[in-house]
Amino acid sequence: MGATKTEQFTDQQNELAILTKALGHPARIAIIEYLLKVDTCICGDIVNELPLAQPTISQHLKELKNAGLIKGNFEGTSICYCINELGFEKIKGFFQDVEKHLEKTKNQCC
Amino acid sequence: MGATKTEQFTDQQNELAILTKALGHPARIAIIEYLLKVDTCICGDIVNELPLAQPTISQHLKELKNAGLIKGNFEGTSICYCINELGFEKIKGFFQDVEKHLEKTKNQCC
DNA sequence: TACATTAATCGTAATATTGCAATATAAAAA
DNA sequence: TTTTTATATTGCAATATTACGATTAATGTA
Repeated sequence: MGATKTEQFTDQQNELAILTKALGHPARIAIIEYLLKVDTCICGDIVNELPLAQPTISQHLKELKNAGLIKGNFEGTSICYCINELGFEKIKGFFQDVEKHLEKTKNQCC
Repeated sequence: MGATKTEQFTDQQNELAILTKALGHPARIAIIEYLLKVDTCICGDIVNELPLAQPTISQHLKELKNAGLIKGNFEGTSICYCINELGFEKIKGFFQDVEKHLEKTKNQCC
């Protein structure tokens, strides 16, 4: 044991979990926030911006990329990262559902 | 090493990461979806609904509760769980920010 | 009181994540 | 070609997470 029982859940549930899990680390939140702030796409500046070593940042970027939350483009020597709207769209869908349900059933217990 | 360097990030970043991390597991997504579906609050039914043992469910519920995404109330013998809107409000705020930024700066790279 | 029911906790094995030094790779600059 | 710059990969130690059997705690019922 110790591994998530992925096969027991729906694809939709697993996909959503992958997206939210990727956001479940302050460094990765910080990366997303930074990418949003610097309108123009950024590359290794993230390493200067965050209090983590370069390999650690690289790893976090990889996870965000794998989850589909950011995209990376080769731009000469460096790589240009930016938000991948697709990933955020998917999460948004879930939260809209939550919103809808909550409006209908105004917290009937607790 | 192996522990997240929480102290290096802002409270807001850490709080958000705690919330998204709590959603970063298919079982916990499934629990939230179930709580949304059965308008009325539910207790041990979750154990029957999900393909995981009772202690495992109990653990997941605890994490969701600690993160502030669900609430639990004693209701006689059993405990009545339901969505905690507060947690979802906080996440919503973040995604609205993302939305806003993306509208302004229509994916200029990648 | 004794017994059932419901859910939390403990202990532990298996596995995953986090972080970084060292190293590798790849492209531009000298 | 050599050097520099930018980023990825490897390997590993420290720590966290996931899952569950066994047990416990607490309340309701016979």
